[in-house]
Parts: sequence; structure tokens; C-alpha cells
Amino acid sequence: MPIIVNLDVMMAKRKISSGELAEKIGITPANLSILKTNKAKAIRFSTLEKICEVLQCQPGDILEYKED
Amino acid sequence: MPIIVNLDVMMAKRKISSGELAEKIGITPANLSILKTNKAKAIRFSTLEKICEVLQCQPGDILEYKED
DNA sequence: TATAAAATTATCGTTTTTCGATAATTTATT
DNA sequence: AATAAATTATCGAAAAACGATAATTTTATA
Repeated sequence: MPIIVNLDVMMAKRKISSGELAEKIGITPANLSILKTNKAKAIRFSTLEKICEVLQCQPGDILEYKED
Repeated sequence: MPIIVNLDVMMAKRKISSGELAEKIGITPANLSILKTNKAKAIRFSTLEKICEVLQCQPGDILEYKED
């Protein structure tokens, strides 16, 4: 799937763990993991918004389109 | 809603109309319009992928997080 | 290396939302 | 004014998020 979710870079920059991020954005660690490991097929803007807010970043820092 | 979908800039760059874009990404003009006018509450990565492919751009060119 | 903690994976059920189809309405263009 | 394009509105069906929970795997730590 050519849309890649990459949270690792920003999480490292903000020095935040998966568990803490999950808590702060208000979703379960299980569901955050699905996002992190590119298992999700869609995302709610409300969730993307919370991620951007907590990580202090833009969608483009997290989502990448890779052709092919 | 602090996640903004802005297709207008890239559409202008590529000189493509809503109707043509809808056709090329394979969704109805009605649903593309919902995206364009920030009425959508989520997006499938398969749709985002097609948009990026047709407009030859990255998610960050289209999605913006505006706080507050 | 053993143990604990953290992260990932897996189910299940519910709720939310996309998306198609279609028609009506509004807006833009000529 | 007439035509085309875009937006809005319904409705229903299919897809997927998400919570809750438990099991498994991975990572960290003593």
C-alpha cells in the first residue's frame, strides 16, 4: 500500500512512547499500533488531528505517498 | 475542524477540473466535492493514494493541520 | 538469563463513515 | 438567458475505525 504511516520519526523527536502517545491522543494502544504498523486502511481526521496536536507536526510529517 | 483538505492548489497546478479529477481517481463528483469542501470526517488511504497519484503530489500538499 | 514491561496481534461487537447512485440545487461560464 | 459544472442532499450498503479484552511477541531491565 503506497500510503505509508510513519510515526516513529516524530515520536523519537518528541521522545514519546507508544503507550504515552496512545493515552494522549485518546485511543487504545492496540489501535495506535495498527496505525503505526500500516495496518489501517483509513484514518479519521479527528484522530489525525490529535496526533498532529500531540506530536506538534503536520500530516505530511506522518503520511507519505510512495508510488508503486 | 483543524485538519484541512485543500485540493485547489494542486488542482490548479495540474490544471484539472473537479469532474476530471473525480473520474481519474474513480469516485463520484459528489463524493469528491465532500472532500474538497471539508465535509469528510475521514479518508481511506486507497482514496488518498489515488489523489496523490493523479495530482502527483504528497499527502502533505493536500492535508494541513491548523491548530485551534 | 530470567523477569517484567511494553508493544503488537487477534477477536468480537458497535458505531461511525465512506462511497455509490441519484436527484435537486446552486454556482459559474459562455 | 441558457448551459455546464460543482455542490448539496438522501438513502442504503459496505467498509473500516475504534473500544474492550486477551494472547502473543518483542524489548528492556535487573
